[in-house]
Amino acid sequence: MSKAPQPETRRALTLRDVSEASGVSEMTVSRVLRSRGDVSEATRQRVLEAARSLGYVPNKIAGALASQRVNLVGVIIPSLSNMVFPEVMTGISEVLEDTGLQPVVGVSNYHHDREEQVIYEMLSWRPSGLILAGVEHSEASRAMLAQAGVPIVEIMDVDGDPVDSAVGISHRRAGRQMAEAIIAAGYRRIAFLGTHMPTQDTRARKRLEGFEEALAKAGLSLVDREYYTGGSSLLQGRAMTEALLKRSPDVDFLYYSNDMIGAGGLLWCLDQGLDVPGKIGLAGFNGMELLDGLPRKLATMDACRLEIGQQSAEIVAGKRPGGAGAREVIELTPTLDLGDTIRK
Amino acid sequence: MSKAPQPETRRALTLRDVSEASGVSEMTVSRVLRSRGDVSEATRQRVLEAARSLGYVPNKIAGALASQRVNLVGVIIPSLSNMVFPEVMTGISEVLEDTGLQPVVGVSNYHHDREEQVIYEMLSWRPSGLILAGVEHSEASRAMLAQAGVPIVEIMDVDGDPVDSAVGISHRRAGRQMAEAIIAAGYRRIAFLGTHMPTQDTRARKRLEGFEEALAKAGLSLVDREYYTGGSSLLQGRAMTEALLKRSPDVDFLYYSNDMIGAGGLLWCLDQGLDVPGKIGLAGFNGMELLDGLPRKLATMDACRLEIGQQSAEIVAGKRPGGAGAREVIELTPTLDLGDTIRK
DNA sequence: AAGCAGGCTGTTAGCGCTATCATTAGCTGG
DNA sequence: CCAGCTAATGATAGCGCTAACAGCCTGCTT
Repeated sequence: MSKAPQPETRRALTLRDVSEASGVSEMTVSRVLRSRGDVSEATRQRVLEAARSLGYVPNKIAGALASQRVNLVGVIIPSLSNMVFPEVMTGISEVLEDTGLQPVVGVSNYHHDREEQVIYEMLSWRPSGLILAGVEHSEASRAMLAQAGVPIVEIMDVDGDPVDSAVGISHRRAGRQMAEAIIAAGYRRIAFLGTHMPTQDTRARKRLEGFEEALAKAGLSLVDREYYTGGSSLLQGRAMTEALLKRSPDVDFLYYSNDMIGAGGLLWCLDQGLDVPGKIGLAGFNGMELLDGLPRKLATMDACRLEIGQQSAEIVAGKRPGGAGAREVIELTPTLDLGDTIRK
Repeated sequence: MSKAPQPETRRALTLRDVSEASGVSEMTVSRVLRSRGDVSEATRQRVLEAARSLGYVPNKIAGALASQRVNLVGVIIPSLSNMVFPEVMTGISEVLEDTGLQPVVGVSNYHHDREEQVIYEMLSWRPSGLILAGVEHSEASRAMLAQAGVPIVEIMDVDGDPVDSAVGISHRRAGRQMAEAIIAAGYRRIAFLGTHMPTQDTRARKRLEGFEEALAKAGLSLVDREYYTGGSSLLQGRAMTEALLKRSPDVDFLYYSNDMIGAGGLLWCLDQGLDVPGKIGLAGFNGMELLDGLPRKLATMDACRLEIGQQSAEIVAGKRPGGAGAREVIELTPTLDLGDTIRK
């Protein structure tokens, strides 16, 4: 009754093959394989055995079409190499683990056009939900998301108008808070070093806006600024810092748009024998544990990445108090860490 | 319930809706949306307009089932936070970009059981191909892969017996080569610091094997070793290095299983005012550009990650000389960089 | 003894698309 | 003027699975 595993048989296996091999109907096989409905233990074993020996792998495409259910959650992030996102992913996976949902990652490379394509592509697989970074999207993207009919969670940032749910921090507030701490520590000639904003990271821009706002309130303004494009690295941070300090030697604080270039700047300052944090202070953003272990700990602000991942996954999985489909906007509070590079 | 800003149009759109809206058959709409077959320009425009105004997103599940074609490539990696893998992903995406194929990432967390589940899950979506890290897999995994009937590419490592194609380096050889360089530089009392092997990274183990092999050939053996579990970080590297050097102060070389802990070790040595590379040398593995910019450049070996990604994607996409389905095993040659931590 | 619940299994009808073939109209050339 | 094309469109039949319901037992009640 069971066919010998023919080496030449390249035909894809279907439920029917398992059904024939085990002498029950396709429906019963389907039930066994999904552990749904009542099946006698004897049949169960027989089916399982047949499926295993044939090496049958169910076809979820057909299953999803028939059941109108897809256990996939799309996650769209700007970049994998940013380090921030893997941690968010960890939080997401953790929560989805025991919900039967599977995250599927898409990368937008910080381009709205690309993001739009990825959203379209993802939605065309009819996932159970979508998690995506940022609240800024193209017109068409927003329209698709609004139409999708599944939970949409925008993460990282809550300064804006989410399509559905959102989990993140206020980057504007984060920038403001950092500026206040810097001013409180007595620094006055403050410079900014970071991503080239117009085209790149919107969240970094919001932080800078909040930062300048707070400076203005204290009657101050940025003494100098230095922008870069491309990836963040220690080397990049060194180079920018050197350039800026050559140009404006009297600066007493360097505010970086992320920890990686901040750490590069810190290393450069230490190399130069500058008095950190006495004569010059530094701060970054993100709380990257990865960088703990440098000669000094850079002042930074934690962006709550793990928690963002977890909460967004909970919303998508319908695990939040409100139940499935309840729209929520969750603002988390980042914690400021003065490290060793802001005087106390 | 989250309400779409639009009037209550909750029924999912199908081809039929577009067909009715544009007054042609579903088949013609399908043709327009996939740019396949002849359709008059006038009809084309009409259909496109209707689809756009309705906000129609095709259902790829149904499409895939009907056409028996899925434009997805599964990529299974052990971890997103390892830094190595994002770069591989970059190579893959780059090549897949203009093939109509889309990468889908799965994470195994360095567990064979978990990997098996992820493989099963991925295959159940009938992807056009699978790329996965390593050549060691569970029995069941290998069986599934062999049965899958699509290109399978095992990456990173070629020391083993691939199921189908493979692209990577020989970690054993890499370890050997590093040992030879270290011995040639005159170091003799060599210690190893790295991942706890039995359960973790197999490739690190192979490097260590090759390393010890070469030591043995020179009549040497490891003077001491220090293992850790968990994530790699600078701090971890510092702690391990301190522990090891306290225990074996006469060691003159530290071989780390990766650059991150190696860099931590380097920072610790510099803090202690040790003479690097005069009295003590250090080396890591991976060529992580990220870490360029530290006070000294750690000796390392590049693992050809970008190229591995590119070539594996080419195989899956059938872009290699042999055409689609041609089995290939490509061994790349890592380059040794002595940096500033091996004396010359 | 008829009735009935509940466990187990099978039958039927799609899910929303696309492959394939059929059909129609508009041309060509002998 | 009709066979013989091509271009444009439509009708039909699944793809492999699952929801929904229909049957058939067995054992137990009344």
